Amino acid sequence: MPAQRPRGVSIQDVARAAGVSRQTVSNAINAPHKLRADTLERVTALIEEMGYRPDQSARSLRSGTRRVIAYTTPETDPDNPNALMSGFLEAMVAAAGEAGYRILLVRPRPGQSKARALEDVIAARTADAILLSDVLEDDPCVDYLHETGFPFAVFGRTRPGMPQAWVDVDSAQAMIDMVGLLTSHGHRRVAYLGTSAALPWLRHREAGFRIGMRRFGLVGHEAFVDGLDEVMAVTRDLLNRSPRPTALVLDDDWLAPGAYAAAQAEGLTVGVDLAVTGFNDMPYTRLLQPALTTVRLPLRRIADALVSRLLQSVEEGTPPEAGLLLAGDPVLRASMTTVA
Amino acid sequence: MPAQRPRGVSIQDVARAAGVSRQTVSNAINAPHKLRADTLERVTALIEEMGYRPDQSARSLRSGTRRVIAYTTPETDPDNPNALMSGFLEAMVAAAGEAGYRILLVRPRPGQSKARALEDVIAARTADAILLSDVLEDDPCVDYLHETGFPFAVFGRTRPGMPQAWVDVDSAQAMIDMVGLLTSHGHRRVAYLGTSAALPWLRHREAGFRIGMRRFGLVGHEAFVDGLDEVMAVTRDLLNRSPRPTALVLDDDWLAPGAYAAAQAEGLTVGVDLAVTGFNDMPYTRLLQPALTTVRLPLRRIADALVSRLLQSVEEGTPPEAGLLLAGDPVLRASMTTVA
DNA sequence: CTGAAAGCGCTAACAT
DNA sequence: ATGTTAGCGCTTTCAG
Repeated sequence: MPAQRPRGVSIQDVARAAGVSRQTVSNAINAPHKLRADTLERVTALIEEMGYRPDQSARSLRSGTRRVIAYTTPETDPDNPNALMSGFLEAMVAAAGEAGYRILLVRPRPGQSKARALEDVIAARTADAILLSDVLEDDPCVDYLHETGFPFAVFGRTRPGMPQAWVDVDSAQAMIDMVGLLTSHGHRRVAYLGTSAALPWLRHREAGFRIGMRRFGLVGHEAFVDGLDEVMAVTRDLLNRSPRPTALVLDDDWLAPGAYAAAQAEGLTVGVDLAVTGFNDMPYTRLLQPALTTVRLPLRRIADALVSRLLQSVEEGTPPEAGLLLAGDPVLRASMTTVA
Repeated sequence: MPAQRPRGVSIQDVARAAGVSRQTVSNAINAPHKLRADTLERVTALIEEMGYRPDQSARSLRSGTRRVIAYTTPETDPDNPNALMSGFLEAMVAAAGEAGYRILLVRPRPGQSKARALEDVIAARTADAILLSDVLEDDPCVDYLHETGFPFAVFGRTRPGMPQAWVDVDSAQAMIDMVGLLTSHGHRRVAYLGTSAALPWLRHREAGFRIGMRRFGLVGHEAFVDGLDEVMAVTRDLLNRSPRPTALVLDDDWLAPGAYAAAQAEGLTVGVDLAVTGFNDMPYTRLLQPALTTVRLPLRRIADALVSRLLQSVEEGTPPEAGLLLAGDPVLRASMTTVA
């Protein structure tokens, strides 16, 4: 039996102390312009002095708004932990916080589907809006949220026919830009090392690479790995194809340490004989020797856009009409080389 | 003016449909044993069918319990992002979820102190308990929470005189074990590369290293870096002291890429001529070539212990009497070497 | 085992 | 500009 925590100071207490009605105290907080300056000052001082804060539950019950965004954290694959999550969450907490919202982490109970967990959140009125990330093309959560009409937004993309309440990185364009960057450093023979998982963002990167190669008239091969164990062998093979590449484009920073080792095994020095580029700008890319040239995701701008879309849905009831594609920034570091 | 979201099905609706009182529906959810089997079944089926979930705000208002743990996310230093956070949070979300609680991320507003943010959480009754991490010796938040008597727990340690509501890794013992592991692999000359920041957990690791060295009768030097730029130079210097070390112990995985490069610059091959060990088992340590031997933190056990302490405080009103030190697990990987 | 009554703390709507 | 009234949806208390 949970011991009932002693309740603190209520709006009634403040009202009595100030000699006004409860409503006036409420107004001092929610609609200060409705009070005379002197009353406002007196009440505000008392609120501060007594440490009064409106009870969140009572307020939510009455007003129907919770000031909470639920985020269904993707299950972390222990073999490829989404280190990105910490940066994205960080940005979301900051962006939501500035708008007066907090992030509630929601995880489906064991055996429960993600959609079912969302149903709980909606039915129990736990949050005002829902944030999704790492969604696949046909994610049932998106369909479900679409049906209910509950405010939501997605970091990623949703397919046509679904609400376009999404924000994503223009991965293809970022890859094109990366190929352009290599071109401007004199590279002509560029290899691509990708991950074979069928994730949409990986396919966007691959498509961007191909477009870039064609546009800039470069030549090269592509190879894909299924697990990190394969990285060494596949990379070495790739480096030995002809024409021998002067640059190696990775579809994810995770491949970098293995690629570096493979280059070394081939007698190449990254940053001197071979350029290597990554994607994501994971924290550790700056630590690698040489530091990795990669694509930084504009996490804070993504978070701001997501929050603004979420709040638009909540406050105006109308979901955004189109998705938003934000540019990734190539970050030039020592793993880049210049070819004469 | 936030559009008021249409309210869903209430307990009243279910009660009417089932031909029972609201109380009976409430009992079906909160105290099923109080109902006759057939009534329970009928009501439960209706609850499921109508998609009824108790309104969280109403329930919280009435019962005084929120089923939420507030976690004040430490500000992430962009120069040394706490990649650990994602793993810890992951564990906390899972552990809390199994106990029926969710994690609410609370960040102080700009210009607001952390203690003040906690005051808001407590006064507004936003959460049942508060979780802190990355606390320093004299963190004012701990003093504040101590004063208020609000249930809280700390990942880290609090000083004597404060409630011992903490769980931490026994960093010193883990370092002793690591030195033991090196000893059992034949190492006698071991160097230590640490970070000079005055963080308690770093000092515990350092102390453990010294104890281990003395206990196992090893010899070696220590050196400290202030920023990641210094890693290369300081490590090279350390590797050149006499007696020349056969193993290098790092106080954090972050130092590993730089240390590897320094070793290579000295003509040493990690995993062959030189053993290197880290601390934390960050995700990328498995990717390094060779994979890093390091100390894995028992994040899930830490999270379980924190949740159980938190809930004890909430439900029984009595904070834990002593802190809990959990062993870290040395993880043997290819960066270890055997000395004849 | 089930039902009726009361009220948690707050704010919207209306009255003054 | 301030006060009054009513009720959000639920669970606790007490009666049957």
